[in-house]
Amino acid sequence: MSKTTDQTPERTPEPTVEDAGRTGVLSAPKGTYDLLPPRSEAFAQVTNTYADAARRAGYGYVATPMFEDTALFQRGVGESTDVVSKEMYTFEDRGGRSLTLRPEGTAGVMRAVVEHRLLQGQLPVKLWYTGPNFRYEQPQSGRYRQHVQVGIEAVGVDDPALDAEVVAVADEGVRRLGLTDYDLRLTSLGCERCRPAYRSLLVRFLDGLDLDEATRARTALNPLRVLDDKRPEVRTQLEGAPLPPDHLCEDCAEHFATVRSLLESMGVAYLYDPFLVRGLDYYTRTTFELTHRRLGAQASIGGGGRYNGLVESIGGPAAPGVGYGLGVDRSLLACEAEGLDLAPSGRVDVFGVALGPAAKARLVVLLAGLRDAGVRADLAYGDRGMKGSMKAADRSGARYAVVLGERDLAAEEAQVKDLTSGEQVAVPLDRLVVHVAAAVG
RNA sequence: GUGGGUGUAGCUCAGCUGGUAGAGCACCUGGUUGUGGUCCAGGAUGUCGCGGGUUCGAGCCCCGUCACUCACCCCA
Repeated sequence: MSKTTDQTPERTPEPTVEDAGRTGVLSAPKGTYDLLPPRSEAFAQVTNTYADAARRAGYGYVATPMFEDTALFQRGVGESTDVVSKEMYTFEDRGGRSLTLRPEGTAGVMRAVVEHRLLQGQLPVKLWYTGPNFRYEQPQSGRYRQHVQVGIEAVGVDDPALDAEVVAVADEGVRRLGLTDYDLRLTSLGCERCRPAYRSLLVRFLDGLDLDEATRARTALNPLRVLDDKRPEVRTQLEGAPLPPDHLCEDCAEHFATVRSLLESMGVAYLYDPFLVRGLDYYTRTTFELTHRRLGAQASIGGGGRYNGLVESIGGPAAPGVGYGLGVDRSLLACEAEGLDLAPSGRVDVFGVALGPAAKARLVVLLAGLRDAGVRADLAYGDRGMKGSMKAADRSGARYAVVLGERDLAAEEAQVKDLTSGEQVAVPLDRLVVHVAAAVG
């Protein structure tokens, strides 16, 4: 802290932080985060793994806007949900339109399916997507105001085999990440035909319980969700409650039985959980959720189910659908909780070390050639010494360092050093690309 | 929206009953004027989250605020 004048007379002055101090350092908005290397690579890996699982099952990529007409979510997701009633980022644009940052992915995809008349083509329409969703929530571990999901949707066919496929594809994606400490819960919520009767049965039961004000309000609005309450004092009272799977109509019961037996035949391990209810209003029949056991309160890494009324509710034809959304953020958290390392080991394969401007000018060109040949290559930039450059080579994770100094340049060769073994060979410059590309494999 | 906890270097944290900052790791340089990962030596870096108050004096005490975090709720 002693800033004497006799010291460091020719130091270049540090950039002042006066401006930053005056304006304040900006940070990412509350509930959002920045993804930085190397974790960002693991994040991308999760996305890719989920996307591959979808592609293998024949789902095609779809991308829709990150904001939609507010009415889409009000009608599709449901006004009685917390998501719509108090968590949406809704704003008016300069043209006076009410728009909303999408809080979930399915509604937008269904809108696109209807808008582009995809249901008039071959059925089912099978699509996968990825992207951020936005919800104004209180942030906590695994819960953000912007989170990324990978989802799939299969629309136009009400076949229990399709339900089973969707569940199996979700499970496959999670398994391919290497996750093992998770549960797949499954239930059936019935359909518009059997649910009203069940609903009034449940309301009658809930009315007889000793519940707090908020829960009572929820009973009136969406009684099914009370079943999902985690508080012990509520749970104990819920013993003996009528449960959705026990009050299915014949069609729903048969559908559910088929889904279960198919999953069992496929070897997909699931837990039958009749208390499972999801927060989005559109689910009918098959409903499932994937929860990780080491994730704390926000344990759900994904979920989905059938939504036979959704397409019609947003103004489309009556068309059944099934799908899921898997949370990329939480999946990554789960991988970290299990100690899984998804990031590739090294950033590059080869690291260039040039000594002197002439050598650097040449090496820049050689590295471009290596990259053309498919080799990942980086260079020691700035005026670092040999030692510093080699250190940078080491840190890069590269297998090989290519050293080019004035002496080598004169001899038209470069030193290729294997950073694992320490062995070094001289390679003629005109054969460098071929040599290194072969060594890297 | 409601409750609890925590904010000190890039990271992890220490800092006694208030006397105006430290360690380890990481980073940079040198030891080795052309060779990394080990070792040794040296170096740079902090408005002690922010604002106010008490005090001769605040990283420490008080109030407020913001952020992070955990939980409720909700969900990916």
